[in-house]
Amino acid sequence: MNPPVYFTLTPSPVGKLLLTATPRGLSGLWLTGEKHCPDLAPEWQENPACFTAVTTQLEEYFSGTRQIFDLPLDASGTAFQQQAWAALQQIPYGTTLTYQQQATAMGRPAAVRAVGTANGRNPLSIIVPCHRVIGANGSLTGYGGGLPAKQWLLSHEATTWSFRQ
Amino acid sequence: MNPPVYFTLTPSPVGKLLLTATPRGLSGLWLTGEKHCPDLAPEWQENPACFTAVTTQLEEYFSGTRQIFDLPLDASGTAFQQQAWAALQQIPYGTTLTYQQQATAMGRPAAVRAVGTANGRNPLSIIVPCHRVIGANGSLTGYGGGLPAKQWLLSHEATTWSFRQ
DNA sequence: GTTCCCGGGTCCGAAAACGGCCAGCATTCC
DNA sequence: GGAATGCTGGCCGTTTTCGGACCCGGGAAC
Repeated sequence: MNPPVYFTLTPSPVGKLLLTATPRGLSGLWLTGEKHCPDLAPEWQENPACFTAVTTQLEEYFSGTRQIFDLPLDASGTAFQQQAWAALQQIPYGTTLTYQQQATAMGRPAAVRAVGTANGRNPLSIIVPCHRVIGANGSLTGYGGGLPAKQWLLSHEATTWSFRQ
Repeated sequence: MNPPVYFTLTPSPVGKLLLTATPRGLSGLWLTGEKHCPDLAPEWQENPACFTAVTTQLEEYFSGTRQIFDLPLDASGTAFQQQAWAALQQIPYGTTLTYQQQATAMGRPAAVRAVGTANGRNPLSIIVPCHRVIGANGSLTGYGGGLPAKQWLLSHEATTWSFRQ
């Protein structure tokens, strides 16, 4: 009935990561301890081999040599959430947007709060860069993985940013 | 901004009735004292002249000479409520349905309880004949205007029923 | 057998609560 | 003054909670 779910755990500079995938693609990437990080489900199968491409690209990202991920994704969410997450993927490496700008870009300028909520439910941290959205006054406002991680990611991107991929 | 609301009060065999209307049509008909009968709002305008067609048809109904109402209606409610109230209007004079049958007729056989709730919120008593829906075991179950009124309406319809309008 | 009553199960829609917001305004401190 | 801080109200999709004009099954009474 339901497709199988594979998972693995892997370390990173911002803490341990939980990765999940279905046959269609990567379905989850959480910092363990993140607010919405799920518990391991008994039916999930540990299978690090599925994730070699992911972990490779993550290592490149963390070493500063990769700015764009190229992976099949399979995040599930409501129509509005999908729309919000799609908007996130348009934000270039090393740059930021305000929640308001994101809402406007989505054609829903009044749905600012709902955008914040949808970003918070993003199941693909880092790869879908919800950390690149900040408050209108420049403050970081919030991050499921904790504000220090958000800060770390933003300054990492700022210091490794360059015109060349 | 909001359209004007007119109202009047009129007696009937089942008790005093509160009628409200907008320029689009009749928007409410409650037995005063009915569970969801609203209080008179200060912005409403008393205007019996609006309601001559309504009161005429009601008199005909109560005297047994009218089985079908022909009036512009303007009841406001959720999509589900509209659907339920539309189903009610399909029930012929003098006949009854169970909540279960109504739910099935609406294509939502499992929403039996929700149908009961929606019927209870019917703002157009008598004209939208929620009194024609009874329990699966034949009991009257409930009625916002009180079970005696439901009983009265059903037996009135039973005794005056005929093939001819 | 049959009827009546009662409790529990379930299922829905509606309403209320909840955020990773933001602008406007008032208040405070320099 | 002027900038920083705090509160307030409105926004909007989602989640949670709530309550009910039900219904089925079982047990007791006859």
